Amino acid sequence: MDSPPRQNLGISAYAWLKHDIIRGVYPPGEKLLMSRLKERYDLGIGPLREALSQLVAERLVVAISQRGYRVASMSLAELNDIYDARSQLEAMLLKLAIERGDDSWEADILAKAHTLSKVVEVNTPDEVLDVWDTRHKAFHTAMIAGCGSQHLLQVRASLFDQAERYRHLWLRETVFSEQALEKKRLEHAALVEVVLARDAERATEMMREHLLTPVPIITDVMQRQGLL
Amino acid sequence: MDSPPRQNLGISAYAWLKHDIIRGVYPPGEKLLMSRLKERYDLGIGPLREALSQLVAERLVVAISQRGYRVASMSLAELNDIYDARSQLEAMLLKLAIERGDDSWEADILAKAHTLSKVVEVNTPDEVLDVWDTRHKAFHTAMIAGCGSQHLLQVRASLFDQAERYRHLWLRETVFSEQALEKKRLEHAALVEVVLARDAERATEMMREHLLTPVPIITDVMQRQGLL
DNA sequence: ATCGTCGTTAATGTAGATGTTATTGCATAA
DNA sequence: TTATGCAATAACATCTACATTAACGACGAT
Repeated sequence: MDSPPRQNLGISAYAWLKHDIIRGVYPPGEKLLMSRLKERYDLGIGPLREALSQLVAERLVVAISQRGYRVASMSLAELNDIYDARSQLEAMLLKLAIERGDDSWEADILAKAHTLSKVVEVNTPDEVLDVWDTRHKAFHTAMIAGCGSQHLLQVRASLFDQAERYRHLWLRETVFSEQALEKKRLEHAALVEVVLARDAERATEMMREHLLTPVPIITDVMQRQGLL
Repeated sequence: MDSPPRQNLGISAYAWLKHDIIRGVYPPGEKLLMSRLKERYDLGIGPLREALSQLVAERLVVAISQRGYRVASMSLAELNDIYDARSQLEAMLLKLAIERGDDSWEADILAKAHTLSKVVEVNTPDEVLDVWDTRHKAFHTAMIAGCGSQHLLQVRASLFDQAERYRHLWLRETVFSEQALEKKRLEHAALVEVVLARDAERATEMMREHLLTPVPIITDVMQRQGLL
């Protein structure tokens, strides 16, 4: 048996750091001490710098010459800008998907919508959160996958990553509230309906609204937690 | 007098590599030998790996574990996908700019359009190319700057960078042909007119078409040069 | 021809040297 | 006493040189 073809440490450092930044292990604006990271991940400085460079390109980390790296800050202004950008972009992708999507695209939407609606209590609450989030992402991705452009999907993914820290605040408020979940279920069902009916006009409008609903909730959480 | 606040070598390595890749100094798919890069830029391996990691995140370079880095390949399929993505995205940004833009946005469009139309023979043909390209970019950026979203602009810039190698092939065909330049002048003037008239419908349609005009030309160049 | 072995080349990782920034303590002035 | 400047020191980021390990290529055997 082959041992898994060993990938270089920079790549795994990247994955770990990104994971931890998104989950809020390091608060926004925190300095990322090389010595600390070295210890925490048991890696050398070289691979860490590689990983951090990639995260700089993705705007999750900022580098200041001769003064190391910091976690990118968060703000209400950025929250609003990211969600505005995301809702506009996603609406456009949906319009394209409705124009260009084929039968298997439609089928996949139904499949993913079904899977999402069937999330039941698994084990720990945290596991519910993970499962619901994974399926929720898969559902939304399926909706716009029909747009047919790798590069548009890639650009969307990049915005998504930047939104991830904000999204995570919203998730904890939503997944643990049966009422909020039910509301989402209805919105999703309504979206599926108009999308399959290929009503681009209404679908894009609904998508924009759907994507903006977390903003007030996240604003609230941020103010409560004083993450400003 | 302060010496310029010394920035770390990784950052300048990044700038040089990006510049050279976009200009075609390294052909698509070429292996980027550390030893060669080290010699060419007179830098150590550490900073180079940092720079390459960033370029991987920007998709100009691909990394293969244990086998180093290569320049991202180019293909007709990618050409079409990138230009499709760009034209759709730019059209959307233009629509937003028309909805949201203020007076200074309008003024800036006129200013940049004027500057662009006044490119005269400067010195070498290569200098004409640089000047025209710079002003052309500034003009298009001014048009969509009114959209008001930093993140949408950033996402656009990222697609732009990925298109840059293809665009460069087109530039050389266009800038040195008085006929082609004149055609662009007319298209730009027409765009300015409908944008200032805030006719979103026609403006987005014209922008999409305008952005796709290079595709057949680039296709042609790529086939002639056998860059496939 | 195909497979395996060995030597070469190159990528990767680490440790230590170097230079830069931040901090601390102390002296001096308001 | 409180504030301000300065110097010494500590902490840190950054870079390079070397050690390690994996991929590549040539050559020979089956």
